[in-house]
Amino acid sequence: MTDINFSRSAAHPDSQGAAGTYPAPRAGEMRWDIIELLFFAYRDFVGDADQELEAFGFGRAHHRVMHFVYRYPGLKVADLLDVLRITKQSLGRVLKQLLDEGYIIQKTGNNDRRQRLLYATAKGEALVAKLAGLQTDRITRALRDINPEGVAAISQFLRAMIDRDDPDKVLEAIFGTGSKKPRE
Amino acid sequence: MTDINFSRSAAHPDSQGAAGTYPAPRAGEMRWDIIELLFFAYRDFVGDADQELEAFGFGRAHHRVMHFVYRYPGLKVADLLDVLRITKQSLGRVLKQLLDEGYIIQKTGNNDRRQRLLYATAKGEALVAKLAGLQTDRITRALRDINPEGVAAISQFLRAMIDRDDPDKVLEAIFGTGSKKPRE
DNA sequence: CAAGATATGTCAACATGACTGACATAAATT
DNA sequence: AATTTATGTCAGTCATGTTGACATATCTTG
Repeated sequence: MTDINFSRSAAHPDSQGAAGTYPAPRAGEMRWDIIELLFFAYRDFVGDADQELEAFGFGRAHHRVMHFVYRYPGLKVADLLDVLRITKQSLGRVLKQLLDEGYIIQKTGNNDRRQRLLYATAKGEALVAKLAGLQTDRITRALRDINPEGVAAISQFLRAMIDRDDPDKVLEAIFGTGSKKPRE
Repeated sequence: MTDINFSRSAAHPDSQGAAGTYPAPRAGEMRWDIIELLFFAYRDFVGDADQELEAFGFGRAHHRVMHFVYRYPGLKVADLLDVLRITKQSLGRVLKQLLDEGYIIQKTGNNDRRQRLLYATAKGEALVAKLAGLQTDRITRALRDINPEGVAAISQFLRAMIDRDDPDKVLEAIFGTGSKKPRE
């Protein structure tokens, strides 16, 4: 009654009207498996944090900002924009809330006094730690039965999935092409 | 000048005021590496499709709907809601557009005439194939230098990241706990 | 020093894709 | 006949993204 029709048959006959007018689908080559596993894995991975964030009146945008500010103390606003790939205006709203509510503080740059360097407060650190704890628990569980070679393959795969043209400061740190390292 | 302060030092002194009033951060146990790799990998993975979708005047929501309708022909509206974890109203808007523009067709259920079974048209299939092609290219590139054991570990890891309580019909198909299989 | 470039902040208007709550219809179940 | 289920839709709201314009402070350059 509530079954999906999972048959391997082609789409409904009515949907075949224009068949042949589009490029060959090369369906056999598609990595449907990885595509769908990434969708579900990421959905549940971020879902962990979403529940907690509600209690704070925050959303995913706040989490992303807090995370990178905590991890890379002294991050500039411009660097954050590169990492998150959003506009100044979008970041502004979220950042203002985090500043107002005391999760982040700004410090004027030493060399360049135009810069506002961002740091997590103790309150901000606690939030990041809580959320990272939930996500780490899920990751640890998922890695439990995988040997070191397997874990290395996972790490290599995820790295290779990331665009390397024009890497931002955080990516340089992650890939070790910069000389500096993230916190912890 | 445009450098992040990547120092390992603690957060800015002003941020330490309330230290000790929050749970111990257990920072050493955190899988910062995987957390951040997942963020960047998924960002760039979905970014592939985003560009193409703009040309069609569609967004990510349309992609997700098209993908699962193509992959699981005859999917019901209710099943789609389970998979995407959005509300009927949210899905309604996107689905209506895809129906109106001829990417998807509905067919009244045989056993239960209340159901509207969903199928991709040839036009819809072409769109899904195009987007899956881009994502498959990225995945294939990322897997190029990884041996079969490594690929197995990646698959196992992604599966283990997914919540298994109350799995929807699509997840049952992916995990093989249902008897039916997806298309292709 | 004056001029221009840069880093940041902010205003207004708008789009997308989520949400809640309420209600309608047709069809199946009890 | 009454109830439940599957779907569709209306109205309003919210979070988070967008563009374009403009202001201010500060650094760099001619």
